[in-house]
Amino acid sequence: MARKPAEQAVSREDILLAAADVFRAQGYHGAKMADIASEVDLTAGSLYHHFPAGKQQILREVLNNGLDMVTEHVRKIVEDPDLSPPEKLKKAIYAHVTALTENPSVAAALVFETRNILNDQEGRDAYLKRRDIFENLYQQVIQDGIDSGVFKPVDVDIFTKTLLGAHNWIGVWYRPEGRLSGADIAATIADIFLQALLQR
Amino acid sequence: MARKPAEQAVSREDILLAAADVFRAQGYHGAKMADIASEVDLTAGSLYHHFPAGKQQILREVLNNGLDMVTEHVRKIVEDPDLSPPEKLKKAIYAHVTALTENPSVAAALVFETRNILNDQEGRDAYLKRRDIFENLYQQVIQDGIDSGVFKPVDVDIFTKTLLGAHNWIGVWYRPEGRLSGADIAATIADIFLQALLQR
DNA sequence: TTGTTAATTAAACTCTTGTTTGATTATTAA
DNA sequence: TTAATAATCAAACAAGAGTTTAATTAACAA
Repeated sequence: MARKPAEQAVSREDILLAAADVFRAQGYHGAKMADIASEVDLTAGSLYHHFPAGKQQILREVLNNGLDMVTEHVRKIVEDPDLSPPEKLKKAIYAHVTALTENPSVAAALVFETRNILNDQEGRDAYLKRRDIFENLYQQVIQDGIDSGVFKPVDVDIFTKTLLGAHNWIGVWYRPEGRLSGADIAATIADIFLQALLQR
Repeated sequence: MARKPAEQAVSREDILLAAADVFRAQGYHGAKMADIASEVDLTAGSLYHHFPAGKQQILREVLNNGLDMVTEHVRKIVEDPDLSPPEKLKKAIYAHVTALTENPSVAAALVFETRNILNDQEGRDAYLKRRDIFENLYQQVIQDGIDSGVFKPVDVDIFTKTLLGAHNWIGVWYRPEGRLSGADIAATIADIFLQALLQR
């Protein structure tokens, strides 16, 4: 048999979701095209109809879409003119952490598979640019807080990387079926980093 | 030609060091046996004399040795009966962070290559056991501090994972030739997490 | 010296897996 | 109805890379 009825047709989005799952379970190199395909009831060759550039392209889109998704959540908070730096930081952490816990496969890919896009000439620059933009959102909030005197002075670079490390690591250990909700985790993390920044 | 003079002979330790470097640069799957071998002026086949079980065994030993190294640094502090919980935490962070910044390839491997040992029946359990023991060192210090009233109550599990996330992420972004020393990073991180724990 | 063992090499072996290709079937617009 | 296009499959292709093997040489003890 060949082509499926229209309603059952597999979309690019379906494939990317499946790919993220397989990447989480087996890693990019451990994930065979056939594994990804079978998750959506296709064969390996069929994937090339949707992604002519093959496995690399699938990885690129998983990571770029994932990072864009997280970025939009955080940006919405950070660019709200009615919030103070401490409010922004707290809400941004909440938005960021819950975005990760609600998309655990994407969260894992953002940690473990980033390496595999760095040797890919096509994808590398676009991805790194996205990542800088994202990191800058946090740096800006922290710098603003320091400048306005609500936050005590810290090394913004180290502080931001420490915060992002804590967040990204969620992608390594978080299990949806576990004891902890995204909100629990966000609350604890927000508390830690706000305590550290607020003057006493 | 074949065997080298005794003084120039390549040791297992040399190979593991080289392997960690290659893993950092290219990842476990991107690292060819020939790449590792050429770093120590051998050919791929020669590695099987030192590591009969091949590439998997090399990964296992890189990760186990690396984790043992870091564990010993931290354990020395944590098991010192003369230190209070806040002193222990501060010194443990310092020891841990500097161990990572002084061994950047190992630090990177501990983040990125752990995945690749989890599907390895031989290595998996031994490694996970080590990791639990290590994580427990930090949990114990924090729990002790809470029990004795110097630390305010927090979710020890989330707190520890947040701290370890911050630390492990160093293996992703730290560059030895960069602006920051291990001591700088340790000082900032210790400050963040102690502020968060100390009662006001 | 000389036999034994350790260390190494080159080259062949295999297997896996991403990719390509040509045919086949469903869909849809004219 | 029918031509054109989209989606899919099965099977072949290609190439890389981990591993094995047999031979070779250095070291060292007796």
